[in-house]
Amino acid sequence: MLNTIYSLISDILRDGSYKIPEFTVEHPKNSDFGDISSNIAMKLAGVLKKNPMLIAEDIRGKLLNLNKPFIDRIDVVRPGFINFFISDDYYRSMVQKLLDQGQHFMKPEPEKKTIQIEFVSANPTGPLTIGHGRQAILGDTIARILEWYGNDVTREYYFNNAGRQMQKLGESVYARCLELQGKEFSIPEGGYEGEYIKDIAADYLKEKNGKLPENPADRELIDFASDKIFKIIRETLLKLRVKHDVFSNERDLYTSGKIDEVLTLLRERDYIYDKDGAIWFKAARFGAEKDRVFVKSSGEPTYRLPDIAYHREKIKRGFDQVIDIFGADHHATFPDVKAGLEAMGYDTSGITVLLHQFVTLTRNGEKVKMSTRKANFVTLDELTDLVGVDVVRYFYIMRTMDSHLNFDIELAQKESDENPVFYLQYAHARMNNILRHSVEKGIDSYDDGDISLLTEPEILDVLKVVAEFGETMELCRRTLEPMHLTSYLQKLATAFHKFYSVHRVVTEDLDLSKARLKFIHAVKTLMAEGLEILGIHAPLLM
RNA sequence: GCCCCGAUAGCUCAACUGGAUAGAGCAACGGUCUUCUAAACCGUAGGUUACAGGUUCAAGUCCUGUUCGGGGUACCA
Repeated sequence: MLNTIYSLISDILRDGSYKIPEFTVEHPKNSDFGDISSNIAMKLAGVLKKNPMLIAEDIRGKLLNLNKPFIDRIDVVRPGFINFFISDDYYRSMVQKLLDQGQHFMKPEPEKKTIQIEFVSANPTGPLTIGHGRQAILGDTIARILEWYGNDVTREYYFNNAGRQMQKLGESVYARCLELQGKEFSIPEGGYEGEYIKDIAADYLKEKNGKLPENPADRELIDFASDKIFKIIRETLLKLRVKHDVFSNERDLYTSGKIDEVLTLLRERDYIYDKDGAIWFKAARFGAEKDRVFVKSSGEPTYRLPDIAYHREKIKRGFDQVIDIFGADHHATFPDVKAGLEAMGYDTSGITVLLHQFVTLTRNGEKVKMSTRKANFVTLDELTDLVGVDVVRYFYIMRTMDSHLNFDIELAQKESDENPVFYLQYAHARMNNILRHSVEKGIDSYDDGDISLLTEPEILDVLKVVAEFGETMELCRRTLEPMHLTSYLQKLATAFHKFYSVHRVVTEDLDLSKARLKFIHAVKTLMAEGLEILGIHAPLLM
């Protein structure tokens, strides 16, 4: 409806010889100002050098001449707002539309783009933390929103299995093996101290009959450990209904020569030079404060080089859009990747980087520092077992990614009875229960329910929220912020619960009952669809 | 030093590209079940939007500066 009004206004103004300024069409907070409001007259006042009230009146007259049935009334209010009152019939028509279109309610034509979204991408050095959880759920939910729009989405996980962190992992397991064998051992500086390392060590010894390799950073030992950990990571994600389609890793970039290709290309274009035994990239030419090392004097590449090679592959794979989800600690790395790609002549405009702020974990009101290395963390898996998948999924996306997420373990547990996610699910279960009850009362069908009987303000309030579904999804699509959908569903549930407390659906009045059953069925369909997009169960019974 | 995020009710957070009287949930207090589910509903209370300027018809939102918190600024990832 916002789009419709916007087009109506634009069409009217197109006759003018002036340039139409940017203007808004939105739902005013105060319902006295109508269902929809526009500031076009005030924007135009500056351009036309005319009184905004006069401009507004002029536009109002032209709009009324169009005789649109869904517009009941148009008000002009100082200092120049044009306020639209939408007809109840339009809102009532949402019921049939929802029943006809079901999951495709208000869905535009499929976008049919290929989109790759990379998220989680934690290295296999330990179980996923609560911090990783935010990215897992954020990424998967964004993917679901993009899929709703008819896109072909590839969920991808990129991990580093070639660097120093992996060596530390091998050495840590090695040390634990020695410990298990009763030999002298020491955890390496910066090694991993979690319990899971001991489990892996035990498994390894069992498989190898107690035989240890010469080298603590033995490739086979590292692979053994990372495979084990990766299995745990994947199980954690699957439990959360997050399934990646593609797993890419850093080592493949080396073995396939992609790393060298990047170096060669950059050298050909003179963006690379040698200094102090290291290989440098002329990042300063792209606005960085100083040049970056790509290959250390030890011969090891820094993380930037494989990151660039990986993103080059992404571009070459031909996606229409590439989305990266990173934690706030990575904000400085992408400019280098971008610079590297542009130095090779690639267009980076198809890459969208989403940065989310950190998750702060509190326990007993105190902050807990999370470190995989120190293993003083609550794992994502433990959290999921503690509060349930639906609660975890919901909690992670109920804030914008720009804001820090405060996860209080005790609260998440304690609140599980008064949780916002249950509020939504309860609404769905209640609606289902009404439908079930009607069957028990002998009402087999309500297809012939007369929608014009839906006149109560509480019903219209629900339908007004229903009518905003399309623009809510558009907002999610544009901002890639699933939070807008959670707050929308809260609004929908609130309107429904309010209706429920005031009116009965199944009564002695059969005609009225049928009309309201139709309404309930429609709203239930929408609630189920919304929850489905969030990957949260819509229970029939609670 | 420089760069990126944030600061809104006691707490956790909203407020779509600047819009009209800044909203929810929790916590507090007071009401509502003979009914299709009280995991709900209604009401009360709670604010100088960190601070100081500026831009304009209009600023929580944009600009400048300051304070505080988080992250970055590595030949760590």
